[in-house]
Amino acid sequence: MYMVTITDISKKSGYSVSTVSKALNNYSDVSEKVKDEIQSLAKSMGYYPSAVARNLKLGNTYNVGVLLYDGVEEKDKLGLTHCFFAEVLNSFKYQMENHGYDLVFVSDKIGDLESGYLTHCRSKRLDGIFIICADFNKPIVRELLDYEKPIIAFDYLDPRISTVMSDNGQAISGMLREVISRGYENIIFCCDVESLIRNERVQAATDTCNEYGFKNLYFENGKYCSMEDGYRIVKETAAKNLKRPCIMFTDDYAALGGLQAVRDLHINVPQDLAIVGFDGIKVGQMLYPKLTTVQQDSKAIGEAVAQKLLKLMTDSSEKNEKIVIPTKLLIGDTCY
Amino acid sequence: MYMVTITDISKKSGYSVSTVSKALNNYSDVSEKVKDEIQSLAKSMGYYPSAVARNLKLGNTYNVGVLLYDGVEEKDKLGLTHCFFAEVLNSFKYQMENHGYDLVFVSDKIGDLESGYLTHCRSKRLDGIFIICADFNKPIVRELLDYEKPIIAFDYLDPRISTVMSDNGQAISGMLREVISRGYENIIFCCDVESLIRNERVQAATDTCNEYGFKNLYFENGKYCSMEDGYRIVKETAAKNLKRPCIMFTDDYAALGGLQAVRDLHINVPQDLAIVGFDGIKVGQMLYPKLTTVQQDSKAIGEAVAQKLLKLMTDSSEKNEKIVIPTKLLIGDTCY
DNA sequence: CTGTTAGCGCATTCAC
DNA sequence: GTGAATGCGCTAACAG
Repeated sequence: MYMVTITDISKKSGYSVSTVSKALNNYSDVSEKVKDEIQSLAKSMGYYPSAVARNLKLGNTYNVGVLLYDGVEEKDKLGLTHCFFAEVLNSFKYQMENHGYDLVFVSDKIGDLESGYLTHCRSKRLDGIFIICADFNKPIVRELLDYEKPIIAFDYLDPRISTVMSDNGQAISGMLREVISRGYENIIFCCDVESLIRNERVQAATDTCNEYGFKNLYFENGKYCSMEDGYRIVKETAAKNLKRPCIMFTDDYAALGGLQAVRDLHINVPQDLAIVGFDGIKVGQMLYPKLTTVQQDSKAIGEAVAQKLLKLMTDSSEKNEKIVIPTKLLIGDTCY
Repeated sequence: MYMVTITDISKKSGYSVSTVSKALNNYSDVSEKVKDEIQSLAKSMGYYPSAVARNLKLGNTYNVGVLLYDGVEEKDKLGLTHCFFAEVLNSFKYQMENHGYDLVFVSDKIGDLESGYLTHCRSKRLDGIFIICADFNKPIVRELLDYEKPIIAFDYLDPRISTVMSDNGQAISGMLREVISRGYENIIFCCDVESLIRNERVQAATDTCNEYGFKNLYFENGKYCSMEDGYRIVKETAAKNLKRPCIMFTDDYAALGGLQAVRDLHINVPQDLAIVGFDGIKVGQMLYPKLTTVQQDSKAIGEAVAQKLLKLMTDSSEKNEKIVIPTKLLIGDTCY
């Protein structure tokens, strides 16, 4: 399991280590002849430059960290196993790899013992970080924002970092307009309890209703991505016997939970009760009835994050900013 | 963005670099007093050990590679955005991080130019590799198996590596027994065209049918995870007007595609045609009708992979082996 | 118990 | 054009 180094090549070729290094890196001040000789020798010896050594010398690792809420409990649908985040990550991964960066999951452990995300990133000298989803109520997550290198987050704002998010205001008000104009008379808007973007969404909903003079807007609280809460809210709402009700969830998983309640109650969607989701995950469009929802553009989000992070990492004069990505309404069978 | 080093601590404390190193690593041959002094100084100065430098010295990076089929096309459901693989990865990630290892995605690019997975792993000096899903028909994937350090794959066998897989034989024959005993008279078994485990599954199906003296077993070819092929096969099968037919797919996505065809054809499941999947992804259990399928234990698979890989990385006498994980039948609404 | 020395693999001055 | 020397930050022999 021995790895050949430039020293080996130096010995075998007779040239000095520095000449070998230059030849391998295609420096102009080494003759073509020697360059060819050394390069083919390196190849034949099975030489692979050590990224580790190179990084130590040059200061950057070409590794970027990815932070995902890492729930392992069955009930946690967030993180890797959430289709939407997986799509964003996939898009981001593709872009970063095309620019020579590797993705590393940021963990809060180092060598068997707890240490925190920040310490971990510093130790591993990550060149930048993408926070896809995390619980910012936890100190361990918030302290990470002090990292000396570029950070970009999805759906979270902080002066120290850059942000990419969907145009939540436009999305909510667009969908709400749609719902109101189709004659639904009671709208229940479910918001995730502890999210930063909650306010943005609530505001958009309120504003849009005011604009239309629509009075019957109610708010419900539910945990983000909780099928259980979706189920509960549909059951509770159905029991109230409202006239032409429509429940708007802020994520598709909750909406799917709601659809289960609908089946259990044997009521008709959207006649007796309409349901709207948020995210546009593939599953929602595969099942029957097809979910009416707001589609976030996971591909564009991943690309925007990659592009901005690359700029931040390579150009220190680049400023942090908030980037907003447009959304699309998907009118399915659960509300039309 | 300056990072404090042990040299800085050495200067400020007056102790030598090596004493500082020892104190920081809790060596026994340094006095408690000095240890405390240096450790608290390090903390106050904001010192974080450089994993890069440490790795250069010690030879291992505590980074393990993860290879996933990296499709970015919309039609690619494999890789990260495939629920099942995401679950396996999540379980694996949790275990590895608890043992101080970080997960890195293995890409085929290095510094902006193509280079191949093997070169990449060698350059980055990854301590081990987990191949979750990959196209082994590609030379670039097969050459990776020559890597000098431990490799473990899901669902792929090779003498150079270790393997974790579900008990496909048991799963297929178990499900087939179930289907036959429930009185289905014509069974269409769909196999993925180019998978190594195809043979194992076909063999199990054939054997089980022979055992029961069941004659009407037909084989169909479809691409793995192709909803389109699932759709097509259901349409074609329905047109044949077989008596009490049951289609067994080897993955849930194909089965979901089949269910769409069923809806479009307005036929009844499972009365007119029964459908069975494979994988047990959450989606299949969320929608209506609930998919009858074989559940692969993603959590156990991730754990088994982690455990074995850890052994291989830490104990050079550890041998490669094939580890088989039991499966579970989920009897849903699409075949009972 | 502490310090000196050397070296992991590489890139980059600066001489020649 | 080429090579000798230095250092990135750290650990581990070995001496004292």
